[in-house]
Amino acid sequence: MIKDLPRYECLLEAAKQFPELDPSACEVFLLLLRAGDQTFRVCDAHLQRHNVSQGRFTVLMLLLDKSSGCPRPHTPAELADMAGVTRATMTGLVDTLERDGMVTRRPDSVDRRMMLVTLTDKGVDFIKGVLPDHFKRMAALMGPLSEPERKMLVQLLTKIVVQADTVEPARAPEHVDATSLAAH
Amino acid sequence: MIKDLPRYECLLEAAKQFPELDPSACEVFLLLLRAGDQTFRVCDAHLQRHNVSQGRFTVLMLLLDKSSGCPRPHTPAELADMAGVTRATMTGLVDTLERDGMVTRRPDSVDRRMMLVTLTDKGVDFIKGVLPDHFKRMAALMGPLSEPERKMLVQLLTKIVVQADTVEPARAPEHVDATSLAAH
DNA sequence: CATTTTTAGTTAGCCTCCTAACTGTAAGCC
DNA sequence: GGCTTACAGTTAGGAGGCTAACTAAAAATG
Repeated sequence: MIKDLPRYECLLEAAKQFPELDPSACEVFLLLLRAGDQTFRVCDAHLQRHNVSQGRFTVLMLLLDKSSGCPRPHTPAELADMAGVTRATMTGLVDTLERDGMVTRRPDSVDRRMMLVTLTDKGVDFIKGVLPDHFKRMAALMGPLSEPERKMLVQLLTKIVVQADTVEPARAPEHVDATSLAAH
Repeated sequence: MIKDLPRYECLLEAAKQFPELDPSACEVFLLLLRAGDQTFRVCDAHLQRHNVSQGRFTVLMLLLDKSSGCPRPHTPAELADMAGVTRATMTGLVDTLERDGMVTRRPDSVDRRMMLVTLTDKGVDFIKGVLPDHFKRMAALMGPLSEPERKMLVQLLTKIVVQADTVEPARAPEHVDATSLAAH
């Protein structure tokens, strides 16, 4: 959100008013938000040119089986869990993908509560057309970093990701019985 | 968006199908997206408990003068530029902040196109009440990183932020004459 | 000085996310 | 076997981004 990051001297200045402010932590914090956002935009801009949102792209990627490169059916609930969005959101994503002919939705023959979402040929072609450039942009973005630098960055970011779960634990997934936490 | 990051072996596997895929670049890319998102959530969760969105918080911060800690009037256009959102979005943000009594909006006495947005006492009290915990959480998130590690992380992320502007230049600000690009 | 261009702010409408409430199906439990 | 609980998916409504079109005021231009 913040476009121009404050200079370090400003943070030191601000720390005089707010004893809780850790200038170096704040600097990393803001820069990380910014870097994440920029990275997202690099990704998103390319996808938008192909008229697909980040969310829809994620779904297509999840449906493309990693090992075989072939489509594999998934239920909306699986997709929602893997993508980290709610099932309601996944309904909307699959709606638009189905409308555009990228996926099909059919009921499971055994459990009639479930649906099976499958990539169509058009969907496979589409995603395979978008991916090469997507990967190229990824590589270009990380181009300035040497292999050791990448390793270092992965280590540092991993520490933060782990710590984030301590500072603000991810909410329990949907429909979880809160009594299990309160229970003795 | 993606919740479970693929393991590195999976990336190597996928690289066989897609020669453009640089596994180490991809790993950093996905982890950076995730770290940025987690960091955002840590920040957002705290703000949500105080019934304020990331966007509104940013506006309040911008209105709080850094050096004096006192409110300072700004125009919506300035705020939009500093926050990195469109002016239309800023209109909406100021609308809700004004509705909640955090800011006031009055016309500029000189240039009658402009408005001046100012923090109210309530707005100042609010932001000063939220900030200490906000800073504490920031510090907690970065707690696992030593000072040298923070410096290193800042350097690495800066390289990426710079590169992002090359890979996908930020769009020019609003109302830019496209003919200046096409002109000879 | 009249006309055109630029600028500030708003409005209207779209998209994607969310939560909460609802429907229909399966499973667990007297 | 009938009742309750849990689960899959959808729908409805809200929030906050965006773009594009609009109004009014200032500035630039002839």
